[in-house]
Amino acid sequence: MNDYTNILREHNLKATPQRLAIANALCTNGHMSIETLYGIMLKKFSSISLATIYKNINLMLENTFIQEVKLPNAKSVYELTKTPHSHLLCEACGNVEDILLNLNSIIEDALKASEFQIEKTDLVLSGVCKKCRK
Amino acid sequence: MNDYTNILREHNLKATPQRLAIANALCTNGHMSIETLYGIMLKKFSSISLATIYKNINLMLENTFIQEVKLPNAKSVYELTKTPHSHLLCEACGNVEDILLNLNSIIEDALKASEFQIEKTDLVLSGVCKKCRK
DNA sequence: TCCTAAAGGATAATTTTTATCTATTGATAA
DNA sequence: TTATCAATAGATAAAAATTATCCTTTAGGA
Ligand SMILES: [Mn+2]
Ligand SMILES: [Mn+2]
Ligand SMILES: [Zn+2]
Ligand SMILES: [Zn+2]
Repeated sequence: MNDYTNILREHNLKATPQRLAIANALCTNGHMSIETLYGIMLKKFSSISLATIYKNINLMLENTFIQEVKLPNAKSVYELTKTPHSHLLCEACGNVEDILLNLNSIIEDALKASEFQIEKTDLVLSGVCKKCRK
Repeated sequence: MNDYTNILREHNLKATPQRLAIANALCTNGHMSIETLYGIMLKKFSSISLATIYKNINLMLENTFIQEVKLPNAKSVYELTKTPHSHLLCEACGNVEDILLNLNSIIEDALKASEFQIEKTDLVLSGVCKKCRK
């Protein structure tokens, strides 16, 4: 189990036990909704307030310690900030996976077509995962 | 101003005045949040209920008459269903534009890397539009 | 024109998220 | 170590967003 004390501090976040637990939960579970994160946190902190979850999620987002992933037909999930990547969503089981795709050519195309100065991409590919296909 | 009576019926939706107005609002404004749609609808139907907006948006989504577009750091917007396309979001002015991009090669890459059966893509490119750059 | 399921409006209820308040605590420096 | 204090946690209220309920009206077909 990783120690997120310093990483939290680097993001100007005090390393409280609750925050360390959030970081670890995200680390081991990958992508989590507020709801499921709260459920997991309750196991460790039986009297943790849902407000604490929200306050921390929002602060962690502001300080880019975590990222929000908006999914079609599902609640948002949150993850530790890593190198930019895309997502695969299984419409059958709801599982979310990371996938590293090179979007440079797409961004080039968009640049030419739009005159936008593009700074960020959010891509979710929805479908059916291998397990659910069988 | 387009007549959406038949298109609504093709989607198993009764062509009520409220629904026709929603369709026209989406047609002329492109992408709208619940909030702004409600504001526009109030001009035509001074006593329309917000519940009517929600009920219709949800039904129209179920019957694929409209689509939801989830945006980073912003409320969802809704649009009439058109041929699949991607979106540009200006982080400065909040404007949302359609953009047609060929994602085939990306989907191919994802297929190889993931063994997912991909059926849908949701791509939002965020940046600064031409107008806001000046 | 009549009939009826579906839809609209009013409003309550529920769900989700944020704000407020006080006690506690993590981080810093003496 | 210990003292200090801004930041945080938890409890709870409040606000915002969404859905449910109930009754009246209406679109669309017979
Ligand atoms: Mn991810
Ligand atoms: Mn669009
Ligand atoms: Zn699956
Ligand atoms: Zn702009």
